[in-house]
Amino acid sequence: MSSKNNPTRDRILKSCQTLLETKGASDVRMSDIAKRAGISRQALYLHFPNRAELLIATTRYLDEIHGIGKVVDDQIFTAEGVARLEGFIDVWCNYIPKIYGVGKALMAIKDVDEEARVAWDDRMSAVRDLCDRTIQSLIEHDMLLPDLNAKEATDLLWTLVSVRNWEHLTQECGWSQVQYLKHMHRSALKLFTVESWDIERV
Amino acid sequence: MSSKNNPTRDRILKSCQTLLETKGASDVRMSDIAKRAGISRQALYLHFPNRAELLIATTRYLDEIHGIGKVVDDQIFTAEGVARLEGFIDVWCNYIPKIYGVGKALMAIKDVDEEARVAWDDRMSAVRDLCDRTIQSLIEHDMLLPDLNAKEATDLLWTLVSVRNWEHLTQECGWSQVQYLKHMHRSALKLFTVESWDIERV
DNA sequence: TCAATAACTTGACACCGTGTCAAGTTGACA
DNA sequence: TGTCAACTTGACACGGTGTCAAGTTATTGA
Repeated sequence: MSSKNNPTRDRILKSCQTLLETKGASDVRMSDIAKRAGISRQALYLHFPNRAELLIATTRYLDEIHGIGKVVDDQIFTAEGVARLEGFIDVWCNYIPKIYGVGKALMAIKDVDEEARVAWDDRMSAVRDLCDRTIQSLIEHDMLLPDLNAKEATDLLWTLVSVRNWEHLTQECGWSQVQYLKHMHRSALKLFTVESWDIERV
Repeated sequence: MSSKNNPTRDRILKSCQTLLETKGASDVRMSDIAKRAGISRQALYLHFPNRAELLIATTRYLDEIHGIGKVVDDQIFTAEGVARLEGFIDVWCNYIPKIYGVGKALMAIKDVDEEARVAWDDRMSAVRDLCDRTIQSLIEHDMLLPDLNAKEATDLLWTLVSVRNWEHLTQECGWSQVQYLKHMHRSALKLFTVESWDIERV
């Protein structure tokens, strides 16, 4: 399953993942992870040089498990225009809850750990790329509202579907995942796309 | 200026504020603040029991300086309907950059410090109240889009103008404050309000 | 069968930032 | 002159990260 075939390493990553999902990101200590993986705290450092690298490896591990890259490619290369926008929102917004635990931990230390910052920003810029391609597809099909340029539209879409907004709506506001998803679709359509009556009008 | 007339206390709060604005929130230590205020680190603890309380006091200090309460009341009680929505966005979104420094620090420790969490959530729920009253005013004037209920609209508006979204757009995306403000207005109108042609249509 | 090696263990320790404690200084005021 | 508040210096405990040294255990291959 994991790229390096190393059972202990995998057990560590799995432990890290589940702890981050269950406990709040901030009170998952190296010793907690070690205990859950059934090894000594020091043995962690035989596999990962520090906490940041362990968290980063955990996100990659999650990507592998869920095969996100494949799903994204399928979505991106099949649909066009509004359908691609809808597809992108479905795929990404349903992926957020799966990475939220480790994402929160990485976001928390990214202010203090340069390496973690780079790792997280790198992943988020991959999401921005998806936003960019989605907006491009809207433009190509004359479905982007004319008062938006590509850069602004991309930034706005990126912000709309940010992990922070998912966190805010589902954790603070108590929204369900389907409710969240419904409104991401609605908001994206309202903010970015030319509505049907507009087309008929022209 | 400050409620308690205590020059040293004020100097501490001012030092804390400027340090949080200039340096990144996370590497402002108690010793840094003390040094800048020209007192010993231990003297801080004569005025504030811990870091969290100091940060909380700093936000209150900022509120006093900027007289935010007064401005908000003026806005809220004069305008109605869409004008109130516009006014709310102007006032709040222009206030965010002033509190961002200390806000970021509070958000960072709110995962780990219960008291800080309560303080920050309390402030943010005050913002939610403003959102709520704004949406109510839209409803009263039949300007809220019919596919939204009050609770969802309030949550969405609250999310739209969250500090995190300001951070994302201005810090990550490099937007200017006026650009940010322009799009908050645009987005709010698109997401919440019945457009003029709709009214004519009915 | 023995030796080397990898993977792990135990235990100690340095570092950093927070918060606490005790004892001493300074200046104002009564 | 004495008292009190505000402050100082210096020491220390705590918790979490990361490091280091020395010892154990199981596998493997000459």
